[in-house]
Parts: sequence; structure tokens; C-alpha cells
Amino acid sequence: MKEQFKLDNQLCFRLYTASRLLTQAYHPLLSEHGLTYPQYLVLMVLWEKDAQPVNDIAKRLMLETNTVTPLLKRMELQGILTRSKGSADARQVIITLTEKGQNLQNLLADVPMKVGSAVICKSVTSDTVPALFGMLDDIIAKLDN
Amino acid sequence: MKEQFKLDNQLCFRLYTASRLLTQAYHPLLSEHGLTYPQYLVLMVLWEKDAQPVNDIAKRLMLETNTVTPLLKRMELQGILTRSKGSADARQVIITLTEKGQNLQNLLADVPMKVGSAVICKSVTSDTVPALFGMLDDIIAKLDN
DNA sequence: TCTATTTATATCGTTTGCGATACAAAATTA
DNA sequence: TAATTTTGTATCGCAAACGATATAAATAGA
Repeated sequence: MKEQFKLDNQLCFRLYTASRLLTQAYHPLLSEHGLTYPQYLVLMVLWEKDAQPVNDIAKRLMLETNTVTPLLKRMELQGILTRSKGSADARQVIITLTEKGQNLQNLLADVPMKVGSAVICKSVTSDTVPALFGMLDDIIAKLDN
Repeated sequence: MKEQFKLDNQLCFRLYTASRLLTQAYHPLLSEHGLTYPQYLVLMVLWEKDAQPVNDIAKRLMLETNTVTPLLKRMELQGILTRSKGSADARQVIITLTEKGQNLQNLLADVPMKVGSAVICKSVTSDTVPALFGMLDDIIAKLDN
């Protein structure tokens, strides 16, 4: 058995597992409001800057539009946002938060701290998080084509 | 806009993105052999120790059996592994690699290095990877219930 | 032993994620 | 201007993930 194939030597498996488990930690907090984690990501994008075309949201999340489009349609059905034709460019679909979508920011106010405290451990503290962020950002930048 | 909701402050989004992009880096190397990344994970588990029940594979990958069962069935259809009733415990389904499944270890021999070299960057080197592994392992351990 | 509970898998339904493709609007070029 | 290419979004199909639930086999308790 080649050393390179050992599961314990895999960076990708660690990222994949950490990502899944941390997303699962969000689940009870988000499902309470009918949201999924990717939908929560869309909300964070729109809270930062409302009224963006589909493409800008997809780029910010580094996802393809064929992932984001149906996701946004489900959020529209929930009354969280609206989809309207762009006036300057008729191909664009502009996504705008409804009042319900705006209000979710208040309803979810305690989510970041609750999840954050679930992750703090020996090697992951306020001191080491910047280094971790730096490494993950470098990996993402290196793989972003 | 609350600071905690900024996308740039999110650990989970970074893990989610790094995981997706790194998995995408495996895609051309694996699809060449008709494999997906989760199927490659199953192969690594079985190369380490063949003839395991579904549950042990799921536990090793920290996945639920309802994820692993259909995945294994697709791999069985491809002739990569076989599913047989356990002799000691008739509830168990024992997963065993076929010769094709064994041989994939040789065909995929260069995958770890190819992907590994795609990730090496300023802050992620052979010196810093142990620290990164440690932090990810701690996060996983903290979230593993 | 007989019943109740636990365990190992599987099935079902929904949401992602993404490659491939389609299509109309805009931009570019001839 | 007419033809071509590019761009923004959407549709389709398939493979994960996972919560909820089902089912049969094994185990524990009465």
C-alpha cells in the first residue's frame, strides 16, 4: 500500500470532512428558519451588497450559475428575495432581498458566535485562526482558475 | 452590516471553497478512470484494508450509510468491488475489491503527487502542512459527535 | 423463551454541485 | 449593417449528502 494513498495523509479528505462537519453544525440553527447553508452564504453576499446580478453572486461564492440559479429560485419561492430583469443589460437577472431577507440578519444574529464557539479548540484559537485563514486563502487562490 | 456576517471572516466558507476546488483538481485525473472523488475515497479505505462491512467504510469516511450505500452500488456496477452477505452477521454487507479495484491503485499511482503539487504555495509547504493537518484534525475531532 | 431494543443496511425525498448544452441579448468584427 | 462571437442565465442529467423512515437480523431483558 503506497504511503500517498493513506487516508491520514490526505489534505483533501480533511478539508472535505471539516467542511461537511462544520456545515452540519450550522444545520439546526439555519433549518429553524427554513434555510440551508448555501442559502445562508447567498444571504451574506446580499447583506454585504444588495441588488446584484446572478453572476456576481456566483463569482463571489466561486460557484457556477447552474448551481446558483436554482438555489436563488428556491429562495424566491420562500419570499427571501426577488428576481428582476436588469435595466442596463437585459440578459442579467438582478437579485434583491425582500424585507424578510433583510430581517433574517437579525434573526440569525447569534449564529456566527454559536458556531464559532463550537470550533474553538487546542490548535484553533483567536491566535492561530489568521494563520489558518492564510493557508486556506492561499490554497483557494492557487486552485482558482 | 455585522462584522460576523462578512464572507471574508468565515472559516466554514473557506473550508467549503477549498474543499470544492481541491476536489475539482482531482476530477480530470479520476474521471479518466470513470471515478468520482468520493469513490476514490472508498478505494483508499479498501486499499488500506479490504473486505470491510459498509458501516466500517462509512465510519472511516465519517459519512452516513445512506450516502455510502448507493455509492458502493454504483462502484459494484462498474465492477470495482463486490457486495456479499456477512457470514458471522447476516445483516452486514461485506465490500471486497475486485481485481479491477485492486489494479486501480497502480493506474492512479501518480494522482497524489499531481494534485499535491497543485496545492503547494507560499504558506502551504512541507514545513507548514503538519500544522494545517493538526488544526483540521482538531476541528474535525471537536465536531465529531 | 418471548418480547423489546438495538444494530446494519437500505429506501425515499430534497438540495447541492457541476459538466454539458441551449438560448437570447450584447458586443465585436467584417 | 450583417454576420460572428461572447456573455448571462437557464435547463438537463447524474452523483453526492443527509434527514427521516423502513426492515430484517442480532442482542438484551423480562
